[in-house]
Amino acid sequence: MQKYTTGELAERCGVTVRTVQYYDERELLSPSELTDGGRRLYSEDDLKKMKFICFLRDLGLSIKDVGKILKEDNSEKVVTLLLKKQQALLEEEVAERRVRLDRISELLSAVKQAGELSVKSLSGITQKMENKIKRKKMIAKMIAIGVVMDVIEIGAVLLWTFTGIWWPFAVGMAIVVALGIWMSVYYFKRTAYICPECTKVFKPKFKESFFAYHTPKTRKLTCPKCGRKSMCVEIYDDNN
Amino acid sequence: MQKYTTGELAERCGVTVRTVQYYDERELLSPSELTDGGRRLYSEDDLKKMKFICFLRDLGLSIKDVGKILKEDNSEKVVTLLLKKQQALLEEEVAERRVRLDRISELLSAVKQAGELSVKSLSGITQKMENKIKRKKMIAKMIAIGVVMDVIEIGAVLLWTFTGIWWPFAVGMAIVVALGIWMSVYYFKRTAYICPECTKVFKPKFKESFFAYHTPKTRKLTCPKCGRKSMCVEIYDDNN
DNA sequence: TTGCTCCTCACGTCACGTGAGGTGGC
DNA sequence: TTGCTCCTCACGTCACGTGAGGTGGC
Repeated sequence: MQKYTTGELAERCGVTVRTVQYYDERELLSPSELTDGGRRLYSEDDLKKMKFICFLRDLGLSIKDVGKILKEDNSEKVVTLLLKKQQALLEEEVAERRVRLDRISELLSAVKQAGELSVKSLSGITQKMENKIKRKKMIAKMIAIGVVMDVIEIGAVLLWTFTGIWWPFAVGMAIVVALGIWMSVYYFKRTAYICPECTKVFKPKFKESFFAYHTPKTRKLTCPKCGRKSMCVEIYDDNN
Repeated sequence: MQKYTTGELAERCGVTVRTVQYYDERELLSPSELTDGGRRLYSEDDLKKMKFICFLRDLGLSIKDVGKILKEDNSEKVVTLLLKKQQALLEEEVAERRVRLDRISELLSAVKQAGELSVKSLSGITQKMENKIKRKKMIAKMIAIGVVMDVIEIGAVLLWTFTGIWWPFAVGMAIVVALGIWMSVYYFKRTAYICPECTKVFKPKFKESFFAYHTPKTRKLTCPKCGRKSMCVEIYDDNN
């Protein structure tokens, strides 16, 4: 019967001697024999098992999970579960890296345009990016809440129309009004404006802001610095 | 001037107190002031710097690279270089994870079909998958070499035809013949066949194999176990 | 005075890599 | 006898997490 030393096994599996020794230590694969001098000897079956272990490690499974799969008393369910867990993890990691890649591309082009740059200016660029991202998230959140509000109202109206039960509409209306107020305050707290005349960044009074003429990205406000009334650009701002 | 304690800074940046302390230790961000009692106090500028650090860390940059970007004496080139390095790394990681996801899907469906399974049978499934992958790689490699051979020959023939210089064709021919022989041996060494009559896995003699009738995945060979001559299925095999 | 926050060690994580110093086996 | 391989410690990696035991600051 063919026997392999630590180094031979390692070579055939494309790993280092240390890795083979480590798997012995972690009880993934113990040598089926030891020489009198204390050297590890692996059998043909050991080689197959080692290759299996390497295959699972190549999928990114942890030593712990590989150990669980090797426990022999595992059913199809355990294996399937561990593989699906790993699948979910990998998908998450891919998504995360995608987001990072997007941001790096954006930052790279901003840096290219900026030309001369110090830590301060770089910091400013990234802060603007962060605020843009937060603004998007805030808007997405508000839209989600808006949809929920609509569903509640439409449901309540239909219920009232078809069954004559009116109180869900009243309750729904109360919830919707509460959510509406909360949303306005939430939105107001997290936005600031830039005066296009003097580039001052300011937070208007709630009352002026609430009733002012506006477009999705601008609002007609009076600048507290230069006093002129113009379409100010909205930005995200969560200081205070 | 507003001053922040360690905890306040941590909260505003969405990290733990330990992280803020660690960044001090690693000299990314030192507090601009210390109380008599030895507590860290951070200024408004420190907060901005910390947010910048967190942004860079969110891109997956290492502490070391963040430190380089903060050194202030960096030009646009250094920042661009580090970001591009990170971009390349992330793309590699995404590609790697994609490969892993593919293999997991394949393994999951194989496990589903197998029904009852032990470590042995699982190991067999993965070995077959590995061999399939290796077979694909081998074929891809041989096709690549084949293309190179063709380019050499066509180039040499064109040269000969249009300029009358014949020796590159002779040299090219010699190279092509050598590569051809090497390829045949390489291919032969890494393939085995399964007899469809008795399921025996065997390696034929080079001579019989070389001249035998074959399709892309099968070859007409004589089984050394049952002696019958039939279309045997080719598999990848690199033992010995 | 009482909680709460913060401080500094210092070990733990994960899968090995990398010596050091010693020995087995051809 | 001479290289080469292998052996066992044991520290290092990376970015913190997690106590322990002590103290500052409202």
